Amino acid sequence: MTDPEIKVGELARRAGVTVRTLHHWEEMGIVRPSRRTPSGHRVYGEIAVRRLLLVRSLRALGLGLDAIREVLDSGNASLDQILQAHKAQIRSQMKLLRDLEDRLDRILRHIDNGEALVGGELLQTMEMMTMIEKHFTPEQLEALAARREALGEDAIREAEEEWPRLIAQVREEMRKGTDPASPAVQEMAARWRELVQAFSGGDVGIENSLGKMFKAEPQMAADQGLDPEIFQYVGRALRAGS
Amino acid sequence: MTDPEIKVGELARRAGVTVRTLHHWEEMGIVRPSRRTPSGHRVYGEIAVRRLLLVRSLRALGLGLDAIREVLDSGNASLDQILQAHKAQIRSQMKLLRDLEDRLDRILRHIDNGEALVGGELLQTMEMMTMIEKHFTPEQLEALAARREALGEDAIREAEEEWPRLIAQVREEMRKGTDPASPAVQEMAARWRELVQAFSGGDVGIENSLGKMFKAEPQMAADQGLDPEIFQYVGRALRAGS
DNA sequence: CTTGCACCTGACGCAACGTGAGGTTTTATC
DNA sequence: GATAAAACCTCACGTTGCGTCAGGTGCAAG
Repeated sequence: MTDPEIKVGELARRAGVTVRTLHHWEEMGIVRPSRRTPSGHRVYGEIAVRRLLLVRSLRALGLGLDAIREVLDSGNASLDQILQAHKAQIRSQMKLLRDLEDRLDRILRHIDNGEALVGGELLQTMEMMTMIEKHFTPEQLEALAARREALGEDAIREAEEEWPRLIAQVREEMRKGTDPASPAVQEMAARWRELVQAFSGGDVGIENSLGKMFKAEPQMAADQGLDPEIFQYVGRALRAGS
Repeated sequence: MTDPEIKVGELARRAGVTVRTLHHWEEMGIVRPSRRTPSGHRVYGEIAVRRLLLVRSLRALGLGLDAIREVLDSGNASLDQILQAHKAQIRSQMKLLRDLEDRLDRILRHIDNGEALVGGELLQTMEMMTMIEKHFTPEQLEALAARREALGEDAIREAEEEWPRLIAQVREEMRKGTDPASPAVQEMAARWRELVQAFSGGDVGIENSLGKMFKAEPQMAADQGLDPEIFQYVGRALRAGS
């Protein structure tokens, strides 16, 4: 029926791959031609063709050439395990992509809101996000994500907008030398604590990490208008209130 | 406060990247040191450091170095567009991965059912899937996927198990030389039509593509126990019945 | 002055081929 | 049987973003 002996071009056309791919797969020991003509041309017999079809199917599943060779060499024995492992890998890749998409969405929302375009605020926001992901454990990030979802978009955005205002107010009082125990500063400190808790959800570990992060990244803290002095000032106000 | 002049090692440590990465980024024109010492050591000033932080954030979003350079060179003007494009790309990648996972799941289900392990049936199933994805248009594949979902797992599996039996029966009648118009063969032909319609959903385009596929891939048709003769035989039976 | 560390510039390796370059063999046509 | 077009061959570099030597220099401390 079908000619059992074909050459690369023909095989490539039938199998929907390129000649170069067949060369490469031979080089990798995946699919070898049954024989060569005296002049060196590759000739594929039926066994090779069937092997090629299988390889193509496995490739279509996204397996790497190493995994495919393992399947072929083990006589399909390990197929199940390899496919399972491959699936796990695909799932983790998808998770990575989902996380990326989430981050992108957050940034894009900031841009759409327009606020971030003025000055370099956008960069600061992005640095902030990056730092957060660097200084918090995966579990804490999970908790933060859950918390953000629980609070809702609007509450988050409001808080993000309120922070600079609050910081400016506190800085002003600090500049005037107002007593941290004074009613005005006490009110600000209370609001400060509320905002921090809104972020942390009351998780002490998260609040600790937050503090450590600002200490470890003075550059970023400065971007937010925060320096060691203002931390001390607010710290005194909070202790005075308790 | 922070020393505004630092060397590669220090910067790499602070930014959480390797020295090699900084070398590479300089080579790509992404982040250049502010100056060099007379002996050639890289020295980074505050501007370079800030630029590096931005680059790191963009990298954390999954952008390629080319895209990052574009953002930097355009003074953040094109940031929004590039991020949008990047998001689109991520989404398409996720779609690819989802499709892969679906295919893997189908194969793994076959393996778990145990049937496919005997003989080379599994390979045939995989070839079948591959061929289907090769010979049908994306819209048709969409329609097929929707159809499979509508029918449910069990119905699909039953049909896949019934096909070999039906083919064997028809082949037996053909071997005995039974008239295609005989009641027994007519019943088989009717069932044949039912199974085809269950697959195609009555879509004429899909049935056409199916026929073309079997003609274009005689190897695969043979694997299923189908050859031109049996197609002719069933064809005569179907015409005799109408 | 020497130890040791940080720094320098190449240059190869990786996954799976794409894309020529430059040369031979087969096939089709006259 | 000659010639030209296809098809085939073997290198070998390019792709992405660095990791990882290899071999050599600069610099601060004892």
